[in-house]
Amino acid sequence: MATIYQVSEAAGVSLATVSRVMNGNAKVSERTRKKVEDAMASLGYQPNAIAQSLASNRTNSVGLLVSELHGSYFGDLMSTVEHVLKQNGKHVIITAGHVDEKREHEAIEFLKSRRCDALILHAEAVSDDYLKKLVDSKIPVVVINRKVDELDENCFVVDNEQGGYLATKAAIDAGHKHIAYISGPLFKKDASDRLSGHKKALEEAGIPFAKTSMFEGDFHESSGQEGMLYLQENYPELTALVCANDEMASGAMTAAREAGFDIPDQLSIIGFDNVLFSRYLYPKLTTINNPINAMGEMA
Amino acid sequence: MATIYQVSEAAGVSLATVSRVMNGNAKVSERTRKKVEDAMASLGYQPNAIAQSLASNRTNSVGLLVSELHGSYFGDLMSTVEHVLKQNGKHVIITAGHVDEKREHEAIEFLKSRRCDALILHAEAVSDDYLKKLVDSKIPVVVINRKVDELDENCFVVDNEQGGYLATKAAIDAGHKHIAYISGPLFKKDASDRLSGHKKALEEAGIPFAKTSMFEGDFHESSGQEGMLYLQENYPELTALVCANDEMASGAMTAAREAGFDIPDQLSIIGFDNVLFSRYLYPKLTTINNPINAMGEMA
DNA sequence: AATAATTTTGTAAGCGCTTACATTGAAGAG
DNA sequence: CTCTTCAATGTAAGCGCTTACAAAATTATT
Repeated sequence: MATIYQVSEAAGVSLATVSRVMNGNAKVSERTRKKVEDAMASLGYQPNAIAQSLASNRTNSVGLLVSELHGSYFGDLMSTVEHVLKQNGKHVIITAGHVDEKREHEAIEFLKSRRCDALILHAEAVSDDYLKKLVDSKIPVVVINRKVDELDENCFVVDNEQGGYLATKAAIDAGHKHIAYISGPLFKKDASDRLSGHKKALEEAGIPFAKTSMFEGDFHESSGQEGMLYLQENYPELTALVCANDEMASGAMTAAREAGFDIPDQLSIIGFDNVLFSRYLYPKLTTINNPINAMGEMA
Repeated sequence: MATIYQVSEAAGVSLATVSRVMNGNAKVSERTRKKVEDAMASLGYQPNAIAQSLASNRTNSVGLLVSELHGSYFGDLMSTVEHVLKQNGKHVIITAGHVDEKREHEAIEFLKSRRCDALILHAEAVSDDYLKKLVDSKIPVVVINRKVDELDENCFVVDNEQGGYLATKAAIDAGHKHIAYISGPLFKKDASDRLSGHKKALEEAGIPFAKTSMFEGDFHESSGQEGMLYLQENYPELTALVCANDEMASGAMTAAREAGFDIPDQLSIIGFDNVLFSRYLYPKLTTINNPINAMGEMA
């Protein structure tokens, strides 16, 4: 693999000049630029990004932490982030935290050790304190989908309460009186915010909130199924079900159908996120859009 | 950010000793190891991966090229590859080629410039020659889902012909006589192989293959819908439909349902890939499993 | 034509590490 | 008590690049 030194030799110029041609910042005369470019071409020269980074203290890379590498939500997020960065001549280094404090921590430390110029974190498990330290350490950090006190400027969140409110409002507006809810794990801020929105909508409509009308799931499909079973048992009068994400809505849909419900005639189901796969569901799931792409772009 | 030099100073040893403690290869006495570790801890030292790579000419990273960052197929692939590499103390750098020759080429060159220790490529657009050159250039390369002559050892493929055969065979075994097919874009090897399998199964069963019984799609959902419309028109007697992937099967399912078909009673649909989202479809899609995880692991 | 101002190029010192080789010192052999 | 041996540590030369700063070449000014 050719190095800058060989190029400089072939072109009959100094190392510095070759570097200048590569980076196109300083001025180089047309003639020498040509010579250097020819030399690079004939040697098949390819800059060593590692060496460049070390010398310049810039990696042109942004670290992205997601919870999982599969799944519609993160797929959309990664795609968007990659696309925007590429347009700007940067690239993304992706790691997965798997919603586990230790692994998330490791993943972030890994990104730091790779000297990413900035970090975009969908961090769910790591502590607020840790994130604050990160921000203090001068490395540019953006946190997605999580609000950390004192870090407002670095956080991009959707108004989950408003979303939960809208979802339930839609059911109310459709005339439903018995609206059940399957929430996400309530230790997560987004899950509890969505639940608050749900309660608020109920209250506004004068519908009392009953503990039995709700089930706490874990955002995965299977807990949607469990939730449906639980609710059938404990809140048989339900005619509408609001779920805190599309995965659980899908699970609930399956369980309901297996139990012989006609959807959407006997039971309306409303989801949250509007992830790609919800297009594949039948009947099409009513869902609250979560502007993942917009967040990705802004981040 | 502390450097190895500061650690060595704090611990009262030389650079080399600190490096040895970090890498744990050469022998270091218990006492000095302890001193160094304490110094590292109190300084919050974190090795600079960039510098390590430059000096050692090893990056501990494997480059992964996928066509897209979203979608079930690649989600599964990325997850698997990441998981296996992480278990081995390596990490993955992911890039997307978007099935475009230029972008795929750029993505691979990018991975090379990052000096990945090895490459795993799901390369669809780039030429055979280019891949051969890559292999010749001494960098370990694995090609997924594509067979390149003279590069057998580097290629991991599924037997697409066999898959197409099995899918159609399933329909035949279920008693169907009028089996339509929606293929992928036939310039892609996997698509044409699956079609060959389809034809072979038909032939074996003594069913003639009619041009009108097939539609060439592009592996995306919308072409499944188009295909369904086309087939209804041109091959109205169909009772079973085999699709070259699950996305198109899903699209066809939607279109069929909209046209008033009862699925699966009036029309059986069979997919290919068994990607995650096919679990969400209703009724559950019959599909040929594509061992993405196994391929990812082996690669 | 001589000097100043400006542009272009070269020199060399790192960036933070790894690693071959040299040095030290303690233990074992005689 | 000296001579080996060998494990533990240190020295220093890079890895391939960037970038101050210095030097040289070019152009403008008088």
